[in-house]
Amino acid sequence: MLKPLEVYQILLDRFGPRGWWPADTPFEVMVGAILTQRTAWRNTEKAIQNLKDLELLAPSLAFVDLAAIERAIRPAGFWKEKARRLQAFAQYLMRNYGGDLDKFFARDVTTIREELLALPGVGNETADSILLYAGDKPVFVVDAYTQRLCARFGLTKEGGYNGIQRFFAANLPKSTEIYKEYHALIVELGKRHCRSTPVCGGCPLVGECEYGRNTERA
DNA sequence: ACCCAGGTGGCCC
DNA sequence: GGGCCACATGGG
Repeated sequence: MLKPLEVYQILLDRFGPRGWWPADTPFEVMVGAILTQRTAWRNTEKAIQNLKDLELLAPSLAFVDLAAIERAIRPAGFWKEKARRLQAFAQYLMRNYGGDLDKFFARDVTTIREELLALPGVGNETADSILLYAGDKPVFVVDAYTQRLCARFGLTKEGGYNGIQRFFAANLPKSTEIYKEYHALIVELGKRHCRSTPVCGGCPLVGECEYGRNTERA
């Protein structure tokens, strides 16, 4: 049976460090986390660049005309929803922390997570991405690729977001560096080999487990 | 003309 | 807990 740390080593050897999350500031990570929801990163990049060009990539986004945000982020899709989410987030940061992210992150991880989840459009993955990549907190991020990986290779019987997160946390050193790299590596694997079909040609994990052997052909 | 992308929330059973 | 739907752009 493949173990989390073994999978990590295989992926790291194969793909090398990914250097996630690509962003200049923690606030950019937060905005990117919302913009990239169910959206190709390429499109998220365009939206972020538009915000940068308009000098809108700061908590002061709270005071900007909503229509201007909508226009800027259009390439990222779901622009009406996401513009509202971004502004609500910025308003929250301004109102409660004066837009000071150090203050926002200088508290108990559980507390921050609850506050993030209370915001519109911030679910488990977005909250955890923000905690890990913007706040540098040791929180393992689970995405669709991670769940697919677990299902395909029978890593764990635990199910759902929280179950899978618990599984990785319990079987990995509590290291933000490993968490950051691992999530990025899983996405890289998913992009290359594990889309909608159960066949993973050239997958570095095939042959390491029963599932891989059984589905290698066809 | 399909399919999918670094999800979330609402509603239903 | 699960299944279905809306949200929308851009690339393969």
